[in-house]
Amino acid sequence: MKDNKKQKKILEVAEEEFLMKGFAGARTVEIAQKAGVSHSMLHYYYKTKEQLFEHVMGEKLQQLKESVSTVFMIEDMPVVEKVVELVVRHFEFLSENPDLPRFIINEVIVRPEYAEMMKREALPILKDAVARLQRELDAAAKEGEVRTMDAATLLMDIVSVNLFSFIVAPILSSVKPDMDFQAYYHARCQENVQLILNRINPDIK
Amino acid sequence: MKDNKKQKKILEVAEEEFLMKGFAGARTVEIAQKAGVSHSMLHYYYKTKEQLFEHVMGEKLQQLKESVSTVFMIEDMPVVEKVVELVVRHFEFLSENPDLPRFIINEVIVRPEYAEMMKREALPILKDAVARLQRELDAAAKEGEVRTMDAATLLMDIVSVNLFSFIVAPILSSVKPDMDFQAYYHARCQENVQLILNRINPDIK
DNA sequence: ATTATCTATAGATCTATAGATAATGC
DNA sequence: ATTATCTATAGATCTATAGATAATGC
Repeated sequence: MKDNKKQKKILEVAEEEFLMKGFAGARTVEIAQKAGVSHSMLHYYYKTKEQLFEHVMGEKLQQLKESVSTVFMIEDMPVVEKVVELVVRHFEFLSENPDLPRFIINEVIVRPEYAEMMKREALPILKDAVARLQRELDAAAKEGEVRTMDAATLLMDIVSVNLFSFIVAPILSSVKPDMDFQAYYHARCQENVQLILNRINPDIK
Repeated sequence: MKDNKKQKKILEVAEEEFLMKGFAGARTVEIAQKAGVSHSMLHYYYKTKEQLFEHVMGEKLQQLKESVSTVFMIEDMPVVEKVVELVVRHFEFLSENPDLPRFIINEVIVRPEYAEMMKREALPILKDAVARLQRELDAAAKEGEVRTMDAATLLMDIVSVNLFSFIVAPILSSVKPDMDFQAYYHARCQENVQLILNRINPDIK
């Protein structure tokens, strides 16, 4: 029953290799070797390089989904607090996967077929989240707790504002090479929360 | 003497293919085919895929260098105006090569050996520009026309602020799908000029 | 007689599978 | 008897070159 340990290991190494070298640059032989298994094991578990890649991306999507969408499971939490949780969890996911945005943007441009897969997998999840959020926002808007808002726009704002912080980080560090990333991320997350709070606050603007 | 026409064509197609598919994903056979020559011609002119790639990047660097560093050749122009020209020309170069930053960032991460080449090629040019700019800035600072400034920092600011505008563009357009890129770029360029002007203005802050 | 071009193919590299063997779970 | 694992290798794909031929410039 140590079987899935090797399977997991392959997935782990594959993630590193794909992120580091891109889909085209990654080598299945090297992934197998670094995972400490014979090359055929990789195909035994994941059939093809393409499918292995899809598993890796599927896992990332799953992690994102779990960390973010469980917010909606929490009962008895005002929607404003839920939104804050959403921002923070999404930000934390990006902290743990700082290379992912760059990688995805690149693969989407370089391999349009992958963009299709991404849409197919990610859109339903997103639509579900939007629907849930919209319902809660509408209820809260009636009570005057938040401004009347389009949930899709709000989610887009959250994603943009967080992504932005990470895309900009390498540029900032090239200007200030001694920059403290830990402090930067911490401050940025707080600012982003504030920014989103202002956007739903019924009293401002 | 139509020879270098084909050579140029190969380079042109190679640029597209490398930018679209990355170094690892691009295929020399496909480049040759799209350029309308037999595959061996590619190796005849450029020896290896790696060297073809270096030619492509070298050409881009050359273009950047020409559009930017000729500013220093202009006589009788106050340094403040030269700085404005620098910002605008760098911005225009990026407008004509909007995919280049994403591509370079990716290749630098994915292929460290290329990062080395980039440093080797780009650093001397940069150092030269910094030295020239520093001399002019110092002279102008004595006359009170600009604040006392480190030329390297100023150049870094220009590059960052311009790059930023382009890295952010796709995010913005995902939030506002109907966004007018033309107008955005125009406005951004102006803002960046203003931002840099403020930074060298002796009277502000 | 140098330069440009092509066809054909060698040689390297990579993905994927076949087929044999060992380990595991009823 | 099903699942995991390995070795060996087929087959596909890609880069690079050899060798022949055509075009060009003295």
